Amino acid sequence: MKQSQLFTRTKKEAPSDEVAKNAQLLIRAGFIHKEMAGVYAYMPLGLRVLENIKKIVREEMNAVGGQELMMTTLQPKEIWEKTDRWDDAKVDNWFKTKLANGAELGVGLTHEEPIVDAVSNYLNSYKDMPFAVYQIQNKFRNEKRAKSGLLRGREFLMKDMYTFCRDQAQHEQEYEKIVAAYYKVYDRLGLGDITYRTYADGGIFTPRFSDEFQTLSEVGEDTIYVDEKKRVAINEEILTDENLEKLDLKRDELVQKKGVEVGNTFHLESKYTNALDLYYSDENGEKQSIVMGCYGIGVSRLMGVVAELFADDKGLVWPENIAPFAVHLLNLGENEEAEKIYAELKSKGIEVLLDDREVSAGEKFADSDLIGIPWRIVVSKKSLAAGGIEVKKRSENESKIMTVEALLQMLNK
RNA sequence: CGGGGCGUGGUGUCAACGGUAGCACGAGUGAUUUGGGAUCAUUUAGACAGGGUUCGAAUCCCUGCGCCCCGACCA
Repeated sequence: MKQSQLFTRTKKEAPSDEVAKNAQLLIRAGFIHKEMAGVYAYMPLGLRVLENIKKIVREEMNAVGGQELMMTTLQPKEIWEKTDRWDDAKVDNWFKTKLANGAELGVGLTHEEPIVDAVSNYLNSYKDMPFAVYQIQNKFRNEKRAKSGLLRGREFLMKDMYTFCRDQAQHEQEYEKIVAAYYKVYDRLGLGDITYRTYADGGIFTPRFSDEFQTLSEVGEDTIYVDEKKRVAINEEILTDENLEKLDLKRDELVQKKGVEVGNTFHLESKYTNALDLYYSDENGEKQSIVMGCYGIGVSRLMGVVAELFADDKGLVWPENIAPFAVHLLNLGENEEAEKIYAELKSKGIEVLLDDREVSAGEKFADSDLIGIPWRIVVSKKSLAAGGIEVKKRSENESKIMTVEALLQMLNK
């Protein structure tokens, strides 16, 4: 894409109403637009990042057999009444609305009930299980306090998966398969080393512990205690001697950290299926309860976490897997040569943003640093005289001159 | 939801004593300029909303709305 065509612009200054680094940088660089507190729109650059994260999540969910679908945002209240999650006294962050005829509706904040309802049309027998379905969709939660840019919003993008199993043993197998897939997702996002499976309170979902996936960060809302050796952590919420013993953790081997919850997995047991009257027939034709699990990944939150964690004082620094473009090609007064290189890189399937704007070199460099595309390539009189193009990684300080062929080789194209 | 802070052009501003709304950035135009947000000229554009006090309100008061922070909450 040519930068002269990009309708968003960078800003020198961050808006005064944002304190969170992720929001400041993403807004300055033109990735997101704040609609209101906790509600952000994704501009072309931001959408590219979001789509790249979705692609990774999708690939890993598909790899463990997940079937993608898309549920609705508008929800009939009846199914939520059956599980006792409609009442504001029970669930206080619903957005609710009404049909013209006065019927109450909910605006989707999670999807256990509608999924069970939809699945009930097809699930009858033990032969139908196990299976997993998921969607990547906006969720709406009336948070009393939105904060920290993309980290806690009222409208946000989430991947939510649901498994259906015939018994607890089958469920445990599915569950661990998905947990393994979660690790892969975080690895591919470059967060693997600092993301811990963390025991936590299952809330009203389940009597058992749930697992959270916590990425270490000072901006995190959660206090967790990490066991570095075992690569697990326990959320402060459930840090009691009794729980430590249950989980085989020792207090003096734990280190206190701050974490951002980038995912979670819950054992739902039969709570929702029973409440919505969904059962299956076993081999003997006897009616049995279904064991369910649910699994979330905060897709837009992950974008905020990555923006926040990898940034430096000049701007964003995107990991190659999710960067909006692979290469930022800066043309410093060498139009013909720049266009040629742009065409060549594109022909090899490389995503390139060509800065063909009529602005000063300094502005191009500053914008390039702010936008944070992994590879910066400069075509200028100076680089051509030195024998080619200047190549620099956003995450490193040194640049070197090389030929386009050498660059292609380095990028494995 | 409790507490605190704050609302001035598109953006920023610990700019303005209750008395002419200023500066910078951006954007437009023209010129010069191309290795770190370059320079000059010129133009553009503003008090969150409603009420009150006052001869006079950006400034004081009330109400509402919005935003940020701390806490509580967070399926």
